[in-house]
Amino acid sequence: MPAMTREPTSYPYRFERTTDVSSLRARFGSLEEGAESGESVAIAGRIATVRGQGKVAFADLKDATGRIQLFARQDDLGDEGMAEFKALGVGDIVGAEGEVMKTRRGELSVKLKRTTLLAPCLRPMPDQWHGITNVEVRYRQRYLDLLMNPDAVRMVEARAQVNSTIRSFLNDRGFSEVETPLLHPIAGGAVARPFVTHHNSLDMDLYLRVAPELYLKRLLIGGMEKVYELNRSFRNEGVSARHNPEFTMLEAYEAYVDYDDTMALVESLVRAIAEALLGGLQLDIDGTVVDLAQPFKRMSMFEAIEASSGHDLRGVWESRDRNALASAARAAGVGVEDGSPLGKVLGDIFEATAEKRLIEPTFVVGFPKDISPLAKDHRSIEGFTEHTDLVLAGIEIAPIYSELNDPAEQRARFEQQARSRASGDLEALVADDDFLEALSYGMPPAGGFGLGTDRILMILLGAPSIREVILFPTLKPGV
RNA sequence: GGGUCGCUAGCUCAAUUGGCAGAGCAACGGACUCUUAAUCCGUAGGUUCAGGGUUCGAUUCCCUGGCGACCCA
Repeated sequence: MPAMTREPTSYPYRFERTTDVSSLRARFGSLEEGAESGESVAIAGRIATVRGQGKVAFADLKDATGRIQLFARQDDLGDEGMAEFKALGVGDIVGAEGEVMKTRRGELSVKLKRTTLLAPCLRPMPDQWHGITNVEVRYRQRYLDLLMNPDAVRMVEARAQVNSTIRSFLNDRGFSEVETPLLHPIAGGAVARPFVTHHNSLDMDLYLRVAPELYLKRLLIGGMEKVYELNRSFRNEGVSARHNPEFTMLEAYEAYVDYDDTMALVESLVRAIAEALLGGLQLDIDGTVVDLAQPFKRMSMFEAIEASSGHDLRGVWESRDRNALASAARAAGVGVEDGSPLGKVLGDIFEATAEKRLIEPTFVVGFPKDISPLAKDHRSIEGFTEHTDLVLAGIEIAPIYSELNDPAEQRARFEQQARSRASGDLEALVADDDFLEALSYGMPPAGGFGLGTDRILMILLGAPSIREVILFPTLKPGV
């Protein structure tokens, strides 16, 4: 613990700024060396570096828009003002008033008339030159990461850009942003394990949502035709470079269209996001250039598996030959449990062999019914649904469905999921009778999709881990 | 769940074969009237992640645990 020697008697309540650093640079950047502008300004920020020089001294002040030099002269400040300035240390938050000028060495500066300590930094700041490299410190003390590392700030801004791009894209197309519950009496809408919590006065368990899907569909039943929710959802599963227990995604639903229409919508949205973030559609994925301007590829799950492993599993699938499929799975390094439905085995093979090889944007069209209990039956492939996953950079970023709207079929799917759960699959969907009742009032045909915003940020920013794009990723408490 | 690696001052990192725990930056005190990773002199700062073991002696070797990273399932 460092000595906390400076205990100010009060922390000021506000400081009247007249401008910020980037505005100063824009207005006065062309001042001549040694010239004084004659203009007084008041700025505020954090002291980044200090350079004492006897009866003059320099400091760099950093605000959200940039960094600028403060120039203190004893002749201007007097003994007391100079002493106050020299008492400032790296990390202190100060207000600075003075005249804009440029030093003889050509550094745009504010020649101080007065400084005000607004909030002291009581601890030593990280090394100015090396910053913070320990990722654990960067995640646990993200404020230090933001102060030291421009990439961390870029991440925050990029997420804001993605969110606003999504909102304007969908709002422009007539979608309404809605908010549905995070606390669910039944955790539905995704094949995932939920977090459980408890409501004391109702004396009932509630689940943090794993997806907003079933509530958004209730809105379609209620007559809304285009809705979306930028939502935080929660899945009680392993933590990895691609999984955080809480994560952000978009879900959107549009009545009277099918998944072909929705694929086109998602394709446009992904381009809009890339354009907003990167200013173009060329993407560098670990050295591979991907051009998002090209039409996204479409292939079936069988084609994707065949392309990566050379095995055509169509015949095996059509013959429902469990042993043949299981041996294909073992060949792909996938473990098969006795009770696993064939569709799950096929999906696991796809994930293990093909998914990570799909670098260019690819719609994998058609998912087995067993692992897609909320999508309509496929029009032509037996045992499949109209469920597409958009894969980019080897990562699934967007599931897209022709939404299942037949209550009897939905009930049958829930029953199938219940059998999976009974045989040990804790991720299987729990039947939601309230949702079935809603469906029985009639839901229009609809296309819907999800888009993992954390994952798309990772891909577009080239982040190696999801923790790089989540401000405060879930970690065990430190020691 | 399995494997590998990491954890030393606020930060970035050293410490020879197991032999006095150090440097730079930051902090604190001093010098210096155009510096910009300022410079110079000085001061202070440590449960070496925790606990145990081996040893005359452990940051170092061994065991258990914690946290994190990467890879695999």
